[in-house]
Amino acid sequence: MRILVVEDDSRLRELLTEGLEQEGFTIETAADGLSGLALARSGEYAAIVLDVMLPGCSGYQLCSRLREEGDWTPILMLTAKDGEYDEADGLDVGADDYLTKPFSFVVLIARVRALVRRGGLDRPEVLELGDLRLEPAALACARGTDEVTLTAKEFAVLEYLARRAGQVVSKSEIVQSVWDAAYDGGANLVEVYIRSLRRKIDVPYGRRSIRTIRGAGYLLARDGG
Amino acid sequence: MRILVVEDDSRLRELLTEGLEQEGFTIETAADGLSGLALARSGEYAAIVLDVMLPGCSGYQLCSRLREEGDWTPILMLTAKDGEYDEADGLDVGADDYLTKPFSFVVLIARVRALVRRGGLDRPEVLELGDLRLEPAALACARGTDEVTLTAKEFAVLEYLARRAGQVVSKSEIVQSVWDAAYDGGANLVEVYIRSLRRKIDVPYGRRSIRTIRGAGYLLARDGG
DNA sequence: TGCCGGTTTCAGCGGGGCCTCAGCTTGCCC
DNA sequence: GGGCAAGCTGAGGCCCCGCTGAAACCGGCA
Repeated sequence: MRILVVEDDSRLRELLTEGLEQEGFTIETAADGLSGLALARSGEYAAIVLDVMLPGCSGYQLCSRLREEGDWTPILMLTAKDGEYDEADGLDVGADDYLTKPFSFVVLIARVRALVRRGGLDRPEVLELGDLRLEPAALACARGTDEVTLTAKEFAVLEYLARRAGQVVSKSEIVQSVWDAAYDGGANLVEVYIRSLRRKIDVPYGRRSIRTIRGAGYLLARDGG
Repeated sequence: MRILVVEDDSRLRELLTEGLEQEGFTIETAADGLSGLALARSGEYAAIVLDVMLPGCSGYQLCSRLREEGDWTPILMLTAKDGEYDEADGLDVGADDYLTKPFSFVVLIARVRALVRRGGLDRPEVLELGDLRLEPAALACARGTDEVTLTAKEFAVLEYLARRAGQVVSKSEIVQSVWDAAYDGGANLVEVYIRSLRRKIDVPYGRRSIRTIRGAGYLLARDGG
């Protein structure tokens, strides 16, 4: 049972390490966001305890990055603020649970145990970008209240764009992720699918949610257009 | 999706009811522990939101009692104290999650949703999707008031679809779950059974509850069509 | 042994969607 | 403004996926 602790405060870090080790877990630690991300990527952990405030790369960023990459290791977020939306933000970003500092150690242990037991639960099953909704499990897509029917490939392309909404995604990235690795048919295919998608989710609604960045790729607006 | 709210503070109770109803849940409430326990025993709920401090019978007692009786309905505990042992106690006693007052509504909704999602997988004795009823123990199936007789394999396929209603299920998943892992006869078998099922539960009723998602698999409508 | 219901296999077919291609438009750089 | 490359577009063919009816297989039972 390996657990990754990402925490910049060295005192707290050692406290966590010690306590969790006493519970029988094996602990690895990182003191900043980037090395935390690197460790999380390289290793298999039963859970990750993650501070929100981190040098290099915030806990939010780290978490959402992992989720984008398809890593659903259970994450327990530690947040110093107690504003009410922070917590929801944490959950939105793909954390499975959160704890507000200062927290009790007993509670932390209980939460970690619970997370490990259920083994990572919450892959968010709907992606929402403004009024654009994607439900990967059902291959369902909706703009506002209208159901939009997409084919399997169309959906795959759109989902990939959605998971990286707000970022420019190159055609070759799309090809590699949606088609067989050994596909060489050329980038036109992507253009064709983009067109088909625009016809279904943009044109009828007067939107321009999929922008093309010449020479770079495509970008799906974070707010769905 | 019925949810039971057990809370003695009438203001909070109404607040919870209202909010959860807006999320599409059907709510029933109890103001004290004993009537809460009675309701929980009598009804089928997707989840229970349970205050710890209750007249008559504390939330802890209610929870552990239910668990003893073999009722594993997901429970979200609300605790007013922030003493450090309360929360851990709640988890130990068999609650699935807890929340410390005062809590944010956004968070509560997220938690309840997560609980409901998970809880559905457990082992409901009867599966109901709209007017489609499945009783795994009896291998019985009904559409509305009509009994529909299914063979063992037909039932197994339908049950698997039903447990994952609203999601796309691939043929190979169905094969792996219904037939021996070492079966290789090809996916056509599934098609044959799907056809047979459609003939029995859809065609006579003019429904289309089992949709085929070309290139992905099949999807049983969450509302039974 | 022969019937019977359930299960599995098989082959034909019809269509949907995946992919290609060629021509056109747009944006960028000299 | 001219020229070039990147991207857009419409149409079309082909292939594979899923559908279907029928027949073979298989075990239980009279």
